[in-house]
Amino acid sequence: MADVTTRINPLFLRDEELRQGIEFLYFAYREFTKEPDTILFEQGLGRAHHRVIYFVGRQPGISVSDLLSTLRITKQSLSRVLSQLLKEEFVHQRPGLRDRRQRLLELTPKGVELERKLTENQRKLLARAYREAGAEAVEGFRKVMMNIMNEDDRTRFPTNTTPPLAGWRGSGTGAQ
Amino acid sequence: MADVTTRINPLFLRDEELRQGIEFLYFAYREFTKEPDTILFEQGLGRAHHRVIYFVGRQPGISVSDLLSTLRITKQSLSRVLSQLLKEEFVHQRPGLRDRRQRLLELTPKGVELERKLTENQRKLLARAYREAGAEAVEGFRKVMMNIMNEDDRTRFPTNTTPPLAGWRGSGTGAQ
DNA sequence: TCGTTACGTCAGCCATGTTGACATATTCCG
DNA sequence: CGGAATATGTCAACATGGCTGACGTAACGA
Repeated sequence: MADVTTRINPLFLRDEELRQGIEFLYFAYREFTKEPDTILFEQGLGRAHHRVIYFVGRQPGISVSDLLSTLRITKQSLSRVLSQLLKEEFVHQRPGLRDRRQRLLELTPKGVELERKLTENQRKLLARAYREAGAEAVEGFRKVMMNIMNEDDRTRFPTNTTPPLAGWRGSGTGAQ
Repeated sequence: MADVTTRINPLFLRDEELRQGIEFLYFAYREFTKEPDTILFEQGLGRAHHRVIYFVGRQPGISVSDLLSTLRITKQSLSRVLSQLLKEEFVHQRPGLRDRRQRLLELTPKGVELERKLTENQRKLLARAYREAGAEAVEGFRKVMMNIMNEDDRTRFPTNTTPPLAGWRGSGTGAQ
């Protein structure tokens, strides 16, 4: 009996630990979107515009359908924000070369400027968090986040079975 | 020249690393809310109801104003979801003992049941992610998430200045 | 030529956030 | 005691950003 009550109860710890994890996601995400939301509001834009600007900036020349499957929203939802971004010249579109049905998207200079402003904010927040947590913690953060993610989304990131830094610190034969 | 191009450019790495972090937050949060949203939809409820149910379950007897400052939404927004939860008997309220203006909130059995169902899902997802990432990674995840969070929100969690695992791996003199 | 694909658009609905104004009950303070 | 402050609730209106359904056009490809 003393085993369970006076020593720390592993089941209780587990529940508490997991609940804290749930709250981490909620509170961190809220903080993460706070400042960008303010900047966007000043421009008459919303969080949905941010996502489009972010992923177009991340992958210039992305097609509408690729953007749709990245965002996992309907084309009608995208249309609303995208047409505003086109009209206000944050984003520019050009027909695809091989497939002229496609509309390939890229940021205009104005769009690049806004993207930089928005993302810089989140980069700074993350950079500070990474710095204060330390390199080892960041590696752990990566691992956990990758595992929370959907498998499909996970493939967006370089597989770490062969880390990009392989060889830097003489990591063996490089097999696999 | 070769210094910058043939070796890996640390500035590029940094930007890429931070952008990946941004995407981790986005994709992980999306996955995290996916299943609960489905369950809620079947009940005619939404994500906002989940938050209320979660925090009332987490802190039974919480007052409306405490709930408001946890959620950081307006009382009008809360009112809409809370009154539905009261009407449909997921949540019960009773006047405060010391201050009879207060309405203290707690889950009904029906509410407990739904909370369990919703949270169990997220707990399982997190538990799997934690397990696959390993204990050390989880500690890193904690550290990074705590640092991303707002300072006010951070105080909701037990201060880790004296970590529960200190001494386990002979972590030095314990200075700082 | 004809079916499929990529993209766009109109219309309407729903959830959830916001502001502003106002009401009621209770508490606290001078 | 009486009035200010506090805790809570409610009505109304608006914005954002999801959704479904329906329909149209241009280009590709067998």
